[in-house]
Amino acid sequence: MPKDRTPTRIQKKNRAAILEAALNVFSANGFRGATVDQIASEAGLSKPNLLYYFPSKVEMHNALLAQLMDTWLDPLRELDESGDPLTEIMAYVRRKLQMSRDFPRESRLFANEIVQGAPRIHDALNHDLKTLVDEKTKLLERWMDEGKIARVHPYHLLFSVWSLTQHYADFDVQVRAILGHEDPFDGADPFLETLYLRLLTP
Amino acid sequence: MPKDRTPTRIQKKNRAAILEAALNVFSANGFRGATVDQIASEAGLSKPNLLYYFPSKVEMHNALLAQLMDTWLDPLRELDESGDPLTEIMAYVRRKLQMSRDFPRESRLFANEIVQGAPRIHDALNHDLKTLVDEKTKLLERWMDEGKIARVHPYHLLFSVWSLTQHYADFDVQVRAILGHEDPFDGADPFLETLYLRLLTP
DNA sequence: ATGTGATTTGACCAAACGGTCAAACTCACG
DNA sequence: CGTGAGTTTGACCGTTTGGTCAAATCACAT
Repeated sequence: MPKDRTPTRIQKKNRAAILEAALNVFSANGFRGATVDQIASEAGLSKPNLLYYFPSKVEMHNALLAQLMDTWLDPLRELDESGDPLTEIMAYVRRKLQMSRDFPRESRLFANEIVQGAPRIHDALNHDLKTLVDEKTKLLERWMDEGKIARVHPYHLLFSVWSLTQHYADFDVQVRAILGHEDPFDGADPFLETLYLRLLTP
Repeated sequence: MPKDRTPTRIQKKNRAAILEAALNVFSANGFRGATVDQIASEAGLSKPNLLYYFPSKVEMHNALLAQLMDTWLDPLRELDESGDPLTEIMAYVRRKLQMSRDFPRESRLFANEIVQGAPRIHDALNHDLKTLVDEKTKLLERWMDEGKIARVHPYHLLFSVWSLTQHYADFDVQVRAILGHEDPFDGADPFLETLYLRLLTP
């Protein structure tokens, strides 16, 4: 790779194509299950050409995870303390569900990583995630104190949102095996709406 | 391997040790991420010795999955139509949560498989699971018709139980990164109790 | 058009991997 | 204790995999 000057037109195009291909392959096979040849072929490049843009397989994976971590926490970041508590939480749930629908590969990339003990993002979990979660649970507790929403364990409330929404991306095959041709999200949306309304209405 | 006569003392011991080791390694690294050497060393056997008991890596994996599928569906099988609806469902949730606590490796083995598209258990999902689920959702719908529990989408109700409970096994690292030293299940149990009570009380 | 840096690739390598095999060892039982 | 079946292993093999490298090709500013 050339020096770190501003990327050329070709660099931009190829880097994007590689990350797109890598996301496909990593999310479908996990890190160890993915091969560089597979990514190269999916990106329409030769293997040495791939490694010209990313020095190693790990670097591609890291690039994806780093990029993901940010966007993954966005829905929670947007939880607004000045809004109506119940509305805010319902909107958060809807955003997370939307992410499972729009970015299932990203969700599975993340799931693969966590299920296997998060060897590569342990630090991000213990710092970035932990910090954000602690900030937002404080807000949730304040809302509970003020009687705006029902009192439940705030950490577990967040866990429930994550698991209920990501399930539709991560366990997609299973969900579809049960539902047949019915669109999972058609049913998920009103179900989660009902669930959180009943759980959190004071 | 000798003929399929009744297994000897040594065969029983080693087969068990191998499956135990394989469960450790497969659940922590996925199928492709696991190596035969790793399983052998964890089982305290040489690699050729391993392959004396199981003809291939795939066979070990299959043996684990087959054994798992059965026990995995047990909690749902026990849902009893003659019991009190709400009590039955709450007991089901508790059984599933207990499985996440007692058999987290099995849960992660399953999760690894599903996240990656369930290439090896597609059939079991579409038949065994689908059949059982359809039977039990009929029961749930009857309970809803009779006004014994609130009306929600029965499939999504089951999805919610699976995701909320298995999350504590599959996303263990993340959960513990947030909770610190607090035992996840101490909070999960009352949280899920509350959640399903509020969701399903008519 | 030409020179320079950016890009691409065929050929190649060492390590890791799943699996084999013949020979050696161990065990249970008459 | 002898024997045959059951068990264990060191050495080995072919393939796959991540990664390298020198040489060839391309893009573009002058």
